[in-house]
Amino acid sequence: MSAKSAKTNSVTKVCCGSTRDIPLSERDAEELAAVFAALSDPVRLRLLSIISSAPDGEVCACDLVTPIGKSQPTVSHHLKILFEAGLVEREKRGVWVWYRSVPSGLDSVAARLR
Amino acid sequence: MSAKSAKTNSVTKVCCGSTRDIPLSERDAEELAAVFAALSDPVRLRLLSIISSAPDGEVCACDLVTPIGKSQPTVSHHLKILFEAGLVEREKRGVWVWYRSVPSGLDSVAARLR
DNA sequence: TTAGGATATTGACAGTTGTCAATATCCATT
DNA sequence: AATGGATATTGACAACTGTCAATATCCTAA
Repeated sequence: MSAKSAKTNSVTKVCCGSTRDIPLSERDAEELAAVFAALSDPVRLRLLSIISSAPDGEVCACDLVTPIGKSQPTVSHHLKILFEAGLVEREKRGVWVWYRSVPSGLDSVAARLR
Repeated sequence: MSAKSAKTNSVTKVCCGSTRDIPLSERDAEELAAVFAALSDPVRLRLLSIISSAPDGEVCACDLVTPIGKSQPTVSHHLKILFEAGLVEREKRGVWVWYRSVPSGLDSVAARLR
């Protein structure tokens, strides 16, 4: 450890010793990473794209299984992950479950990407 | 399958049978998912935050190991993943390797979030 | 109340991922 | 050329993840 000003947080360009606080805290990093993890699967991204582009703003879960081409439990599993990440919300109406995207979910992520 | 207009892509709200093209192609979904996967680890997010906020726009790899609190091979591994995802670029100068963030990398991701 | 269908959960399994110790590679200085 | 330090790679292991079959739960209609 060297090359650190005693007064400020400025550093001089000498390897290796410049230390400074990490802008992103460990807790914030874990929260952000969790959202990105929810977005890191192609099936989930395609589900999100279907839900986000729905003309009525919502899609019935029953209309997601066939186009995605995965089993019903698998689709249900992915929808749960999107839901728990705050990226979609769901409403049960009778037998069916309708999914809507949560714009603020993606917005807050996009904002944190600067 | 039912309730699909013969002429356009519009659908009527009847379960379960509305089919429409998935906006996000399988290939695009896989590409996007790969970038999100690179962002889905707290250590990598913190590395990115350090690199992105560097006053000189670049950070020596030697200054990343200690603050992150992981072993040198682990940090090297994470930097490689960020590099291969197009999120950082690197330049070897002598013994040291300097990392810079690639703004267009994050920008393109943020853009695709709408 | 019973039957049937839509959705969620469980259990199992293969593939992936984060981590570190050990080792290899690369470069400047001596 | 030899040494020492910075970075990358390898190998191993535990933990996590995506997938499906089987099953459970929940709701409506008859």
